Amino acid sequence: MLSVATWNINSVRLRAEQVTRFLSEQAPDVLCLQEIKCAEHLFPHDVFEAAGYTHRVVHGQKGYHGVATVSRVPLREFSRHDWQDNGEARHVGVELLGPAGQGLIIENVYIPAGGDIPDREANAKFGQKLDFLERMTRWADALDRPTLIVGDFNIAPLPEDVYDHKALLKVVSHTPLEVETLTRFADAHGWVDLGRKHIPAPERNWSWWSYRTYWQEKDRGRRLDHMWASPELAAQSRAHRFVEEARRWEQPSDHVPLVTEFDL
DNA sequence: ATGCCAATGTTCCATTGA
Repeated sequence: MLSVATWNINSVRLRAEQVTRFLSEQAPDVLCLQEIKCAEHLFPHDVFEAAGYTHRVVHGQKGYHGVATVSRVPLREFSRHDWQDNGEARHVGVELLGPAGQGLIIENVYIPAGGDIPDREANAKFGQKLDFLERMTRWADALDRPTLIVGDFNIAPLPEDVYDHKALLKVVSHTPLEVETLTRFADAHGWVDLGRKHIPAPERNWSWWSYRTYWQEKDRGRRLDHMWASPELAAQSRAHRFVEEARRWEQPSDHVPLVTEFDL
C-alpha cells in the first residue's frame, strides 16, 4: 500500500502547523506541495524531518510559486521541467526507490493561473498557460513508464467541477479552450482522472474556494487540483479523498489536500 | 460581485493569485 497526497499550501512557512496536522491525520507516504513561496534555502526542512518525512526534493523560488515533494519512503529527484520557458519553479519530478512503489514516477506540477482575460491577444498570461499545457502534452506523448501527475492544474474540466457551469464558461479556469487544451494533454497519455474515477460526477469534490468572504458564504468552489495516473497505475488505485475540512482550519490555504491510496 | 482577502518582499505600498 502506498498513499500519495497533493496540496497547494499557499506558503509552506506560514502553514507549518496545518501541514503537520494533515500529515498526522492522513499519514500519506508522499506529499506534493505547490506554492511553497520560498527559495530552497528557506524551506522549513525541520518541520518535515520532525514529522518523519526525511526524504525531500525542493524546487523553490523567491516569493512566488515553488513546488516540493516530501516523503517517508526513499526517493530521488528525476526531472525539472520549465514548461513555461521563463524560469518559474512550477514542476519537479521524483522517482520512488521503494520498497513501496519502487520505480514509480511522481510529477508535481503547478500550472499557471492564466490571468483574468481568457484571450491570448489581450492577456499574455493566458497564452502562457495554454503554451505550458501544449509543452506538457508533447512531453506526455513520449512517456514510457507508469507515472502519477498531481498538483494544482488551475482548470476545472467538467461542468460539475464548478458551482455554476454556465456562469463560468467565460471565466479563466473553466473556459472551453482551456478544457479542450487539457483534454489534449489527457489524451496524449491516456491519463486517468483519479478524482472522478473514485468520486464520479456530479458528486461534489471541489478543491478550491476563494478567500473572499462573499464567495465562501455562497460555497462557490471549483475542482482545480488533480491527481492523474497512467492507465496501468490507475488500475491499482483503491481509494481517493478530498480533505475538505482543511479549508475550515485556522488560517487555511485556499486549496484543500487530495489523497490517493494505491495497491503498490 | 474576482480583489472587499491573503502572502511576499520590492515592506506602511506593489505585485500576484484564480
